Amino acid sequence: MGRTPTGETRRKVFEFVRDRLLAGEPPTVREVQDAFGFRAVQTARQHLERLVEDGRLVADRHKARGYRLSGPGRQPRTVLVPVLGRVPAGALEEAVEDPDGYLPVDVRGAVAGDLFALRVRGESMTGAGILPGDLVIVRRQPSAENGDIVVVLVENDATVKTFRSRGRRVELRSENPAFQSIVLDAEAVAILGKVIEVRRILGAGGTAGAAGA
Amino acid sequence: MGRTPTGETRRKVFEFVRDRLLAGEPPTVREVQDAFGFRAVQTARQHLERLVEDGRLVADRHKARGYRLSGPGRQPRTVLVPVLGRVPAGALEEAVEDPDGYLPVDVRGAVAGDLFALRVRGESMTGAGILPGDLVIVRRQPSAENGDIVVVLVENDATVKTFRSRGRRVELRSENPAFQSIVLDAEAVAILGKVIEVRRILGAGGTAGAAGA
DNA sequence: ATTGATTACAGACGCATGTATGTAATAATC
DNA sequence: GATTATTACATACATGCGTCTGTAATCAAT
Repeated sequence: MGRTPTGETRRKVFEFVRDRLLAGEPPTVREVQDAFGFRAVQTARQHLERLVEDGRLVADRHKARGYRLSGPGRQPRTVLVPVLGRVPAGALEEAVEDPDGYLPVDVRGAVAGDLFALRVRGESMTGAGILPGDLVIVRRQPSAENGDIVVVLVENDATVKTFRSRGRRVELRSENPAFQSIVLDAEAVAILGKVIEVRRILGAGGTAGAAGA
Repeated sequence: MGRTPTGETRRKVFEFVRDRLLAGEPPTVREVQDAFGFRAVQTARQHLERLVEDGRLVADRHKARGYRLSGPGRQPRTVLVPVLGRVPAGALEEAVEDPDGYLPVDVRGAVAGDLFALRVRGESMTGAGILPGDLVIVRRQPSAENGDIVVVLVENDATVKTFRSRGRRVELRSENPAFQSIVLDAEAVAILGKVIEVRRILGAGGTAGAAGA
């Protein structure tokens, strides 16, 4: 019957939908209806449609829970990336099958299946702001460019180093004066991928890292 | 009519569902059906139900797209956290309304609405492995414990410091010998929250940071 | 060969959910 | 006060989607 001041309810509808979307739980039209006590579905729908017209939301037509954020600061495309415990001698595929947990990552154009995460052991990269226990998110690729921080297999163990090409050889540099760099034949270096992100969880009381048991 | 070797198809169904879940797009029963070319919905459903019985999936009964991962390494609860551009004089609420973008974060028990992210300016925390341009994820809270890395308002600007209580006063320490620490009256310190995570995006060619334009 | 478990198919039911049509009441504008 | 846009309601429809019942084909074990 009645009505609320102009634009007021619509703003609240947007905030409701936005919060639900940011929480990863897109609402149905009827959930919006219920949340605001509308007595008709159409009322909720009209607000949603207006928000689409105004460019504040985008609608995936005829799909359940099909409303998404749009415009600046829109939702990044998020995937869950497996945190690998160990990578024994290049058995990446098997390690992905049994992860320690998952990290939500904005894919940023990468192919989702090409991403994985590792926990850093040792202090060899502290100079680059990578501390022991940090998580590195890696995009699988067989080569690298100078200055890239890469994950390589050295003596059957995955290690994080800075990559630098030296003619026919490559230098795997530790970003810590106390550690030695390694120089190897280009063919002898097995690059697993490039580090595209570094994370450190400072959970209260050492809630160290990824989810899962 | 026919059938495939025992367990083979079920494994593939699990991998399909798992990949869809990790991509944040839980499939419907019929999408599973189509993906495998089953000519009956029930075939897909039987596989899904068996995966639930085996404890590999959990089902949110009678809900559309209701299958989730279970067991060790299950899906973390992910929310999108706003990246704040500036925080002028404690106007946190307004800053959240117009973010620079969003970061996917595992809430890990925190309240989703209490989280936000900031980009670090300056080198005052390099000793703690926090470099300029890094993103810090902050849980809003008005107090802190010794050793916590916090975000505080100092002279109308949000800054990252290490918190330490000194009787009636608090020390806001810079983790860099080149910077001075600040000592203030406890009442004069406006704590915005505690840093619970640090991130550094090493995007190829300086794709610096959060999504959105 | 018989039995039982597994895999696949066929068709249908019921609720959830996006959408459409039409109407009434209120606020804003002139 | 008359007009118009906005807000809200009532009802209905079509499709999406999880679920149910029943049947057939294939494989493994006895």
